[in-house]
Amino acid sequence: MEKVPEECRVEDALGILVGKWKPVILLHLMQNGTKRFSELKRSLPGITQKMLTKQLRELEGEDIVRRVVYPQVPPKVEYSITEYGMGLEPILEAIHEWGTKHTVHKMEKRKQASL
Amino acid sequence: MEKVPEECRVEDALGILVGKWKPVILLHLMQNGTKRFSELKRSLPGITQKMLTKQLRELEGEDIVRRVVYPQVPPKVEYSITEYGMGLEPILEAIHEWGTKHTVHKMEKRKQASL
DNA sequence: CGGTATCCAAAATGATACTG
DNA sequence: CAGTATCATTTTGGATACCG
Repeated sequence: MEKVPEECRVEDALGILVGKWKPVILLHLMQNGTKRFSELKRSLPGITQKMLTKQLRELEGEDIVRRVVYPQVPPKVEYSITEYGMGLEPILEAIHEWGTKHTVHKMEKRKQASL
Repeated sequence: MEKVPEECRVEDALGILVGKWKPVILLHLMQNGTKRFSELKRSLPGITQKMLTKQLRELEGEDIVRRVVYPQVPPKVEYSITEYGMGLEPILEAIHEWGTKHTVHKMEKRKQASL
C-alpha cells in the first residue's frame, strides 16, 4: 500500500517561508536582532513599504516575529524574532547550505555542457 | 558593520522547492520510488497534466528529478529522484517536522485565545 | 500515454499617493 | 515614522482542446 503522507505540513511550513521577501527578512532579524521598521527597510534594498508591512504582519501572525509599538510621535515600531521563531533558524541555515552547494553543482554542470 | 549575508542562496533553494505541487511530487517520488507519469498523476489528486509536466520539467532542470523516456507506443515515461536530489530529503523532512510542530503551536494559541 | 497550445482567472508584487 | 489605499503589472495556476 502506497500512501501520500502528510505533506500538507510541508506545504504549511513552506507557505510561511515563502514570499519574495520573507527569508531575507527572517535572516536579517535573526542575525542582526531587533530592528525598527525604517532600518529594516533600508537593509532590504528594493522592498516597498507595502510589502515589508505585509510580510511582517504575516510573520507576526505566525508568532515568528514580534512587533512592538512605542506610542510616541513620531511613531517607533520595533521588530524582532520571537523565541519560537528562532526554531526556524536551523531550517533556514540548512536551506542556505543546500542552496550554496546547489549553485556549485549548477556551475559544474555548465562546465561539462560546454566541453 | 551589519551585513545582509548571501540570502540569495536561500531564495534560490526555496525557489526550487516552491510551487504548488513540488514538495508533494518530491516526497512522493522519494518515498515510493520510480513512477510513470500517469501513476504520478493519479497519486496527486487535483493536479492538472499541465502543472505536473511543468513542475517535473523544472525539477529535472535542477537535476533533482530524472526523466526516462521509453521509445515505444504507447509512450512510457518514468520519473525518479536523482541521487543528487536525494540530498534534499533531510531538508524536506526538517520542514515537515517543523510544520507539524507549528500546527500544534497554532492550535494551542487558539485555545488560549478562547479563554 | 504523455504530453503541447491556448485562453482565462486569481494571486502576488510593484508604483504611487496619501495619512495620523 | 510607519503605515494604508488604490491601481497597474506580473506571475502563477487552472480548464480545455488538440497532437504524435
